[in-house]
Amino acid sequence: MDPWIGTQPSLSLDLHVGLPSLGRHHAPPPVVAMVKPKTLVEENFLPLKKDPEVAALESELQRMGEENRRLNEALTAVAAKYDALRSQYTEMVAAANNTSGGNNPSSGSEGGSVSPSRKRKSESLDTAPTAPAPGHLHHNHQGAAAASPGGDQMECTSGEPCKRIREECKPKVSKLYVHADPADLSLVVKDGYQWRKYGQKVTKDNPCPRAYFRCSFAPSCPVKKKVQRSADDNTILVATYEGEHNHGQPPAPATAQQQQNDGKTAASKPPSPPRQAAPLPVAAAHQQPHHLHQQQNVLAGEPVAAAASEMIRRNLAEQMAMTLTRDPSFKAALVTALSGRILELSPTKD
DNA sequence: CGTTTTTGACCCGCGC
DNA sequence: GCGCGGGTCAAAAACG
Repeated sequence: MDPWIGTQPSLSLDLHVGLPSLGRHHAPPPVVAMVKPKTLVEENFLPLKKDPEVAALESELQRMGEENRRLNEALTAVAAKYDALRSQYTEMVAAANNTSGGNNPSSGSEGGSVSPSRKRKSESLDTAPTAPAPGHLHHNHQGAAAASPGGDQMECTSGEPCKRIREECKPKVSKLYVHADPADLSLVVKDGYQWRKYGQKVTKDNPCPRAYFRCSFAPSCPVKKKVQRSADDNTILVATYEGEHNHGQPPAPATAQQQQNDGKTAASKPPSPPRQAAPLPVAAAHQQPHHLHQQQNVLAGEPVAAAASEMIRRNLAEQMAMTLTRDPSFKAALVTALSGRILELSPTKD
């Protein structure tokens, strides 16, 4: 998990490029890796005699710095609130599990139809897989956590329908909600793993097709993933993970692979809006790996580690960076200033 | 040429 | 028993 964040190039965007140091002390500890050139730009700008253009740029940068600082403050506040809410939720869930044995009243819309890995003839004859502990597997990961593979089949023997057993013996199920560009038809959710699509189906309750993926990083990996747009909100991709990876997360190549997959998918998809022109914030926000999913998964109440708020901050910082870098005028101004400065410096070396 | 995606067909469980 | 719906298979196509 964590290693991924550090390796994300987008996270390396320096929000403070060319910024005067104002507001620095307000900002939370640098959540993104600072880039060297920044210092260079900063130092070179200051002694410049102030062209009107440079002055304008500086004021613009100051304005953005201010805005950045405000956003950071808002971000900190949101993160604090999220922490509080999350701990409240955790307590509530724990209390509910302790008192009612883990029956979850809500979220009935999901998971229920998830079936054990393979139900072909041979296997159905084989044996009913060991049934984990009773209790709904609804909320993300929770089911697996609660339903340890201890294998108590008392439900079946005690007269409960074996169907329930089947439901409960399903592997670790987690659900992730990813914000996605509605114009992007691809059902690709980047989560750091390598997936191979093996099926697509239109389900009854949702006009949007559901895509079925299998982990292709390790042939023996039992993990499956279903991705479908939310019926309620077209911009939400719901990714349902079943099972646990029996291998580590693929290192750097995995990211490349995803990009390749993404590109291929996007390329193979008929009408893809001109995303290549500029990375939309949505496009940046969607297709984020697992960690980000967890942030975006707040609604689902996934029991994330204490680093969740930190991740939220990173995500928002990234989005802010995206916003800045997406701004053509900002980029143009920056490029102009930089190139001008470079040109100005280079001949004097001689 | 190997890998991945697409897509129609098939299998299986479930409700009636 | 039958029909429906979800999940999977596997051949063909697409892609790098």
